[in-house]
Amino acid sequence: MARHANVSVGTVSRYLNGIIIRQTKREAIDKAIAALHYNRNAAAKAMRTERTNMVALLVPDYDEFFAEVLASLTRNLADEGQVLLTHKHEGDPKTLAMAMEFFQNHRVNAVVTPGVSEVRTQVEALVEHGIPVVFFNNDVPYLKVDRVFARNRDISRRAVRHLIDLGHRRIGHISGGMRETTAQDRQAGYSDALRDADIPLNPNYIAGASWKRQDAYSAIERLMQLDEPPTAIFTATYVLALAVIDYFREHDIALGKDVSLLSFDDVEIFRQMSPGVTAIAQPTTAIGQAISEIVLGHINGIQRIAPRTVTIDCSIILRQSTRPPRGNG
Amino acid sequence: MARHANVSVGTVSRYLNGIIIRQTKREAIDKAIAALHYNRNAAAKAMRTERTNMVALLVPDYDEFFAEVLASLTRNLADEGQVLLTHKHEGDPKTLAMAMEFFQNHRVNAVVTPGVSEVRTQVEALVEHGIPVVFFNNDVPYLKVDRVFARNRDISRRAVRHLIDLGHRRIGHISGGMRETTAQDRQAGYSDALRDADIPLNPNYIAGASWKRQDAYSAIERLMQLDEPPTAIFTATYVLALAVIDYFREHDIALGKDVSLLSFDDVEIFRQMSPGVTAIAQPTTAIGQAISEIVLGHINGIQRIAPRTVTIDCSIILRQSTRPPRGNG
DNA sequence: TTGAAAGCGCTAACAT
DNA sequence: ATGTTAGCGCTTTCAA
Repeated sequence: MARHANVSVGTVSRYLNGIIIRQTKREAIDKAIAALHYNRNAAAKAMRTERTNMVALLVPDYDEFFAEVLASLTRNLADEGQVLLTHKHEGDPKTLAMAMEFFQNHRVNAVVTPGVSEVRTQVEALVEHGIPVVFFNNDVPYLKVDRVFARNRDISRRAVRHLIDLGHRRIGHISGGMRETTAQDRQAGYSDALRDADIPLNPNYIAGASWKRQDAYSAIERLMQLDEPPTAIFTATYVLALAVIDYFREHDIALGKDVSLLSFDDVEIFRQMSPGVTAIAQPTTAIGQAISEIVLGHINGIQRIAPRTVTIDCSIILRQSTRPPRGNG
Repeated sequence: MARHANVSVGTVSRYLNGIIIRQTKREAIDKAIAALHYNRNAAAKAMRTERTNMVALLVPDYDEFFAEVLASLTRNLADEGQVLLTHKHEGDPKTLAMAMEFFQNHRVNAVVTPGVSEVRTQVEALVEHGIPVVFFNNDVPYLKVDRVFARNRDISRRAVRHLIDLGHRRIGHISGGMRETTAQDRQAGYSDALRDADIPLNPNYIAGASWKRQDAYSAIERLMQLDEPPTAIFTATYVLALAVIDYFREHDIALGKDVSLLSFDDVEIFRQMSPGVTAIAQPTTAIGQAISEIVLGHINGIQRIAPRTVTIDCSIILRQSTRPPRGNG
């Protein structure tokens, strides 16, 4: 291709990389590019330069939270010439491990992922090879990675306090998978609030321990069949709340009126329903921005070696699913 | 690294590629890998072999339809050792064009994307360079690509016929962006059904022409302020239906009872609402599977040169949002 | 089965 | 500003 334009390969390379060259050569190269349908080989370039302009994002699925963080991240990285490559692993550690190896082999500039304890080794390998890793949403401790998290525990505590302020005393919690800090922290916030209000913690009011919708359905079923069922429910994520809503509808329990519901994660459907569902909103844009700042810091060499943890505040969006308990209003 | 194991680089390469070598060498190499934290360079490998095991998927966003197709595709490709790299471009042709160039430079095995007329040139470039392109969801004609589409027109016709069968005569249509075949076909199906039933086509009953929620809100507003407002609405996608539902709620119009609603795309929220929304379900799993079959066909060299178009049937999920018109039931 | 060596397409250092 | 050349890490001949 350099031959076709009658110039040296070096000149072509320079031109392609934006270095100024003589007008005549420029035109010759342009013509050769068009004639030969020339197309740069990214692999060769990456091999030579050891830089790829790729950032990997690993998610279990594209639920609303991840999709929103992803959107924010894509935009912020694109501004700096980085391409975000997303890979979905459906929560399967094997697939995830393979994806991590894949991205390591491809020398991406960074890997962004919720912490997953099963792939500790792979994360360590990445870090060892100088590929920065950023955890968000869920943590796995003792790894030398950067972290961006919502203040899960604090906002959960405030959310449950809101229920207590409305007059609720029997408050149920449907928790997420308790191997994950996200679920642990949200449950801890629940406990904090009860303790703050001197309400004894009743283990029977805690159920679920899974992120799956059908497990949440069994959980709410059990809670509502107690002799003294809860008058309010706090769920650790929106999918669990959907199961609760299912159950309420099927058993003619009026949302808000009969039993209050407050959920983590503010999603479209909560706005759309009537009554609307009171929810904890994670600022997904801010989370995406924080992640991209860390990533870009690493890429531009500004980032200090010591891992950084960014914690982000959430807010509570009040809707009609939280009201004072029956016979108290 | 070959030095550390006291074997030649060729042997190492062979071993890494699964060719049988002597036991002693194998152990030596294993030890060297561990000691040096050896990590294969995918770029070098790709450069040499001209094959990458990567398939690119380009989407404007992760709405429920795309997310489901994506899930199916990821699984099917993973079974064959292909990694799906997803990139979201938010409908911006510039970002999309850049992404296409990026993936072309990286020599992905295939590019899967809804057809977008603004990037014709880039698609042609991909095809010219032997990278197969698969369109789904939306078409751009006259390009030498494979195609997987839902039978949009036919199912839309059947959907609107369902409304007619219930007794509706004044049926409104909120269309999608009319530059896209998806929107055109759905509107054509709407017209077909009216013609079948000898109902004159009233252009005033067609509104929208945009995929945006706020445009659909204006559209339904206009339709309902007509002297003879429609008694049933057919929307070209679920986002538009959400705007209709908004409008109905704000104006105390009872969904199904006062005005019927039927939407393209069967999403979670339609199942969850009460009354549920009658919807056209695209078989996303089948779509993903059809795409992956075509892609794998190309990769394994089975695919014939002539582009193939696969058309997939949809079904209508009946719920309570479609009922006979008032004073007719 | 293995070692030696060539070469994939590119960039960067060096020389001019 | 430009030509020349080495070499990135890998696979794949060719010989042995």
